[in-house]
Amino acid sequence: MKYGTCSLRDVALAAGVDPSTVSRALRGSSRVAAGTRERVLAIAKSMDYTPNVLAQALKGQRTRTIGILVASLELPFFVDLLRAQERWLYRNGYVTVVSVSHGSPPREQADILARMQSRAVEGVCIGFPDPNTVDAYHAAAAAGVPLCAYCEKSCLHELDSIPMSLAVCDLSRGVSLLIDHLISLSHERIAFVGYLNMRQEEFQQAVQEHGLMARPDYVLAPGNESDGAVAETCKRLCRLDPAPTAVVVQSDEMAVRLIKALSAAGRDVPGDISVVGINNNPVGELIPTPLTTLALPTGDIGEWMAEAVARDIETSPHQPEVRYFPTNVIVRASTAPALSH
Amino acid sequence: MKYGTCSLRDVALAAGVDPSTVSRALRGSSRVAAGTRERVLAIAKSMDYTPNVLAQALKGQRTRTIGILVASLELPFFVDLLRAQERWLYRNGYVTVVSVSHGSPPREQADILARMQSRAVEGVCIGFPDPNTVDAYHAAAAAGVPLCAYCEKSCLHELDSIPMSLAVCDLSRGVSLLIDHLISLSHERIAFVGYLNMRQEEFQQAVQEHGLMARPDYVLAPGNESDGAVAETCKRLCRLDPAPTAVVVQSDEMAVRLIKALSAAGRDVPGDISVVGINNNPVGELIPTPLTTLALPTGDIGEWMAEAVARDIETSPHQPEVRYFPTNVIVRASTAPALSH
DNA sequence: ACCACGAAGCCAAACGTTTGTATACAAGCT
DNA sequence: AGCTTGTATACAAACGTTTGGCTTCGTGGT
Repeated sequence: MKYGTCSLRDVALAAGVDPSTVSRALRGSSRVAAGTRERVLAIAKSMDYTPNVLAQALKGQRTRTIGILVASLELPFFVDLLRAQERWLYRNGYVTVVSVSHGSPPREQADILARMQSRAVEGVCIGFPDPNTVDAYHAAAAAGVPLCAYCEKSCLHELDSIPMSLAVCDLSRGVSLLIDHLISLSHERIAFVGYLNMRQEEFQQAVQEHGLMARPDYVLAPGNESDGAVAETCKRLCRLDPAPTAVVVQSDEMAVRLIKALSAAGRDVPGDISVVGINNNPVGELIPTPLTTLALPTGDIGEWMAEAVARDIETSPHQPEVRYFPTNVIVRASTAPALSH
Repeated sequence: MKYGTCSLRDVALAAGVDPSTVSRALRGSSRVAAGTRERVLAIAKSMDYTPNVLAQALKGQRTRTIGILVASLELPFFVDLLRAQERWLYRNGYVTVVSVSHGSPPREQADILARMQSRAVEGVCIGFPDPNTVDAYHAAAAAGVPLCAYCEKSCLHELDSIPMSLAVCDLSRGVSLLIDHLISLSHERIAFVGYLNMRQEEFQQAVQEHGLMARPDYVLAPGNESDGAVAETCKRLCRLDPAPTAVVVQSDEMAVRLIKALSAAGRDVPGDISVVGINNNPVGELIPTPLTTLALPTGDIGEWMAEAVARDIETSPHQPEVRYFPTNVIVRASTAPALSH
């Protein structure tokens, strides 16, 4: 099983020089005469010699391989992140190793990192770090592999001990922007639908910052993302008194399901109630009443993460950076002024 | 820049034996005494020794690394394929190298394959082979790297000269199934909306097989997938006389846009006209009138492709296989019996 | 004529493995 | 005792690179 087409020695033989001379000629060392270099290069090209990256890596050279560890491929967010990262890496001459951690136990995440390290990745982008895996992150960082993770501001404290670069989005601030938008439409009674504790807290905080009353009964948690659970939550939402005039939903997909359930219950969106989502999932644009949502600059984030890792590789000892990314509200048709009562 | 935590020699030193003995102990050779093996294994574990895959590869061992080359990450189809492949590969101890070819020129595709080969991938799954890159495929195959591609039956002839395994879907047959479904609802005037020549031809063929009249004016091609282009096409569709009672759309996303445009034009789906899509994009389930569509067994395909490559790696000389995968119609709310006139 | 010096290129070691061959030693046979 | 046989291990070469050290040679200065 031969991998490279031909080796340094083959070229050397053909050119009548020593392999080391070929090596130096290829990397442009000054220790080889101009004439020889030309000749060697020509021969190497004609034999289409490709350096064996494995052997180079074994000698401690760069592998130009970096790993991407992403939590899931179900959510467009991660796919977008992956796409942006892969693109940047490819354009900059890297090869990308990908692994999906799913919701796998820490053991598995550590295993993934180990596998990557044994392939000599030079750095790793982590889609959504798992607080249970900090040991593995520490180990990788200690071994000199630069890391860069994306995380939300509310999770930041779990990671600050690890020397890795971070791309962070302040989702509290994002939710706050959504509420700004709703308030500018004179909404005052704003509910929240979602089952991730984290986002519920962000909502409560943002509501209070805006001087609105925080009503516990305005926070509704469906058991999961399924149509059934959302329909049930919709019922509870409709029974609230006084009725909310707007609702923030934890994800676009759930928001779309909620709109469907609301329509089925005879409520008009945005006539009777405004709905906003989070994450700018493409689905929000395709439905009959396009969804107002909070967009994260996913492409920028992915690109920056790849770049940050690459930069860390060059500069050793590496200097982790932290960068905040803004979110912005995309106003579409699912929000309208509150009814004057 | 040290990659592995510690080397075979470090373990050997600690155990007071030769590196070769450690190597044999680890791979379970019978040439090392049971007692020694135990001791060595214990020491190796305590030092958490990880074999250097690069060095192993250099000695011609397996790298357990395989490449995935996918045409795009915008389409859920490819993402699903990638997810299924990565999962299978991870579970079977492989590491996955991913590259997205986008709509890049052949040169770039060849470059991707070369980069992968220089990293000693043992095989490559190709998401959607590009007929312009056959040379690169040939080269890879000749170098002993097993290949496995997905392709539609209508493209098969462009690839049959290349020794690679193939997962193929017969989309003509799929469209035929969609038409079966529509006919069972007494539709007779069926139109097609799409701009990929390939799918237009498949539609025409399927229509004729069913003994329906092939009307050239029933095949409408929007310039692209945008809302504008689809809206324009919708207008043309509405002007047709006699009016079609059903329409097959080349993709789910376009079908969703078309339904939106039809509603805006006052046509009820499925009351006035039935609409079917192709590919079972999740968006089809989320809209108010869930979309009837043609599903490809993407998960099975991805898994089989990964497995096929892995199998080819074990058996040399490798025996490419071709496997057909069935498509099936998922009936949802966007299709209903034709109006009796 | 001699020395110093730089240029050009060869040699050999090293990276971490795997594996064929050689060695050491014990036990069993005649 | 001398031979074979077998077992357990050490030694060394090889995979394809890179790189420091070394040799060879020509040139110019003194």
